[in-house]
Amino acid sequence: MEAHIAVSRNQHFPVQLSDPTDSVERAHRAGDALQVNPFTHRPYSEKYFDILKKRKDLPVWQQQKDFVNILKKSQTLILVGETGSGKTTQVPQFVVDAGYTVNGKLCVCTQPRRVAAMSVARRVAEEMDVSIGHEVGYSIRFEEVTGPKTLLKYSTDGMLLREAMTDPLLRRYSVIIIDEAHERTLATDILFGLLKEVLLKRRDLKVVVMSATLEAQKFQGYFLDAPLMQVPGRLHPVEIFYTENPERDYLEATIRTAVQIHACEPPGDILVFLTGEEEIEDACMKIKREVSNMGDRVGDIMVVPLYASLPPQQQQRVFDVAPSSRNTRTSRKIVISTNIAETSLTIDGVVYVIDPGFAKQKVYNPRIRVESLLVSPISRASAHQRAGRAGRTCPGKCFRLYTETSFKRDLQEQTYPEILRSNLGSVVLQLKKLGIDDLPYGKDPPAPETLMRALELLNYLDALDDEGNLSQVGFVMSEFPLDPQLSKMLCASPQFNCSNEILSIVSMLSVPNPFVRPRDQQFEADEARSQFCHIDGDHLTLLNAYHAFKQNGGDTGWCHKNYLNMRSLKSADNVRTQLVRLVSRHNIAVVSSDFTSKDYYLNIRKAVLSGYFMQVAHLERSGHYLTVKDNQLVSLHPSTCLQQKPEWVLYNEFVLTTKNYIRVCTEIKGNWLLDIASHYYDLSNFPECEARRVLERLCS
DNA sequence: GAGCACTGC
Repeated sequence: MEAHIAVSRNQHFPVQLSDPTDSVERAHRAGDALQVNPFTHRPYSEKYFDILKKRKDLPVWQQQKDFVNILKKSQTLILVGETGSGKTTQVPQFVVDAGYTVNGKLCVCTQPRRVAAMSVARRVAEEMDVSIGHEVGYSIRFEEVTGPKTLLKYSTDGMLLREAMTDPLLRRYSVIIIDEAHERTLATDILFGLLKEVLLKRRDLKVVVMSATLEAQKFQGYFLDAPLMQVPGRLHPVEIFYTENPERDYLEATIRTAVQIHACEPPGDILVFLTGEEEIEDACMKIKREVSNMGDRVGDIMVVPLYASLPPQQQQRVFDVAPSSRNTRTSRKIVISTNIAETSLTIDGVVYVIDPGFAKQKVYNPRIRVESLLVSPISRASAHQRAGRAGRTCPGKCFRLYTETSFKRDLQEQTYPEILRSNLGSVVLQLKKLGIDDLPYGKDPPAPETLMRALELLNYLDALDDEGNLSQVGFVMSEFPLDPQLSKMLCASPQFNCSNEILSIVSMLSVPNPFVRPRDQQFEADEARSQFCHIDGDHLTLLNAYHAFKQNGGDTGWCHKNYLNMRSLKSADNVRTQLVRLVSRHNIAVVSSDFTSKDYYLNIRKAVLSGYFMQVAHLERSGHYLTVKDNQLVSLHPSTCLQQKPEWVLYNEFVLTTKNYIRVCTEIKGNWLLDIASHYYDLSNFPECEARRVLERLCS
């Protein structure tokens, strides 16, 4: 097999053997051509051979020849390989070794997550004995680590989609590999639709779809019966246990099961899947309490919560090893995690998995235009993935807290792809930019109502004309990596003389909530936040917080003291830098009003309204807010800075939790609606309601 | 008067 590789490399890099520049090197090559790295022209390092030995043990290694032969004959190929098959690191190298990356064309392999793109690229650079950023690189938002010599690039799926907007035929690439296709991210699904078209126009392009599940067979039909290859995974067996009867309270059952495993099962760490922060913190506390009540009958435990909003140092704790017990019993680590441990984070040493069968999932209701998070049953594919987490280092056990009948009968085979659960405003805009009219959505087309909502939004924002064609402002809007409302607000902001401030607000709105509010320090956190409050609304509060952050030089201690999330603020700052670059490319002026002018804040609020005029609520005489046109009963979110209830508010977000809340609100005036969004507030096309009567009075 | 699954440009 090694010889095969060396031969194919030499074939594709004939220059190295025929044109040695140095006599010592020539002698070396003549003696042992296999030892020379065709990319660096240098002998392979010792490490290379160490790694090579391990690569040869990967299940996928055996199928290199088959893979290359099939790829030669077919324009597309589907490859199914479970965890541990080595497909992500090896297949792109097969492509390079087979000579597809000559004449300046690249092989790109997409990943749904930034961390994966980065770490896999580093690993592959090591395997190929080259430096990262040279022959092998990666490309993720805010970070382009590639160079003129790059042959192989790992990219986030979203990044490749962005690239398609400037190069719709993706001409830079000879081979495009879509990895983790089973995850069905929004970007991956759109890439599917796009690639299907590109394949027809570029007969020289090869597309490889890699997936962990056999759902891939469905991709096969989508890509004109592409051949399918299967690679075995490498996991230890995991024994599955179901409950006899359905559990009434899954949280209670989870805690009971964890304690039982700890008391009765052989050594090995436990991974528990729950749905969110509050539930996880609660379970951590209860498990600790129960185990400590058992005293010396059991060993010590280390209970570690894991969820995305946890500060990075605390996330790192899941990799700590449980300290040994004070008594002779086994000590154990118990990790209680959201779905983050299902896909993004792998914890070695887990032997037991507890799967209550739920996760928070995004759902979109196009009727009221609301995206929300709902605790819902997971799919069988997801249950399978969770169980697999128990078999990474040795044989394991998975305890499913539902019945086998329920598993077979009630759970769906796959999680609904994201494209069916999302607001598609931004997606439709991107596709219009790509010149695609009969929107290709892969094999799961979204609900017609979802599409209608997206087209309607873009039309009201003037991004699309009545025929659905991209307008001039729509073209510029599509260039920003933002929701259409935010792009519109940015494009319109120079007219209100405040693009500088809107850049900051838009950036703050596109990162996770910068205000931290720990459960045990709510009062202190609220006090800290009140320093930034602006009486006219939460958008201006965000602006104040951003300005304060900058004035304090982005200091960690300062953020901590003021209950601000440093990660969020840094990321907002990165977004802002990126937006400033894009804004200047499209000749949008960066301007500010005089800070002391009475119009300073007024202008900003009007600019925000120019993107968010469809998200306005009116205070009824009854004392309740109704959203305009949709007439949904909503309440100001308790986190708002608004001190009394203004008659008109614009909101950034509609959240459905214990109640319908509108979050991040700013006071506006009724007549602004008529001035700034007359087409939307056209009273001849307006449902009968109190808001309409108020607006009618303003008109006359 | 209260949460924020997870990604991504």
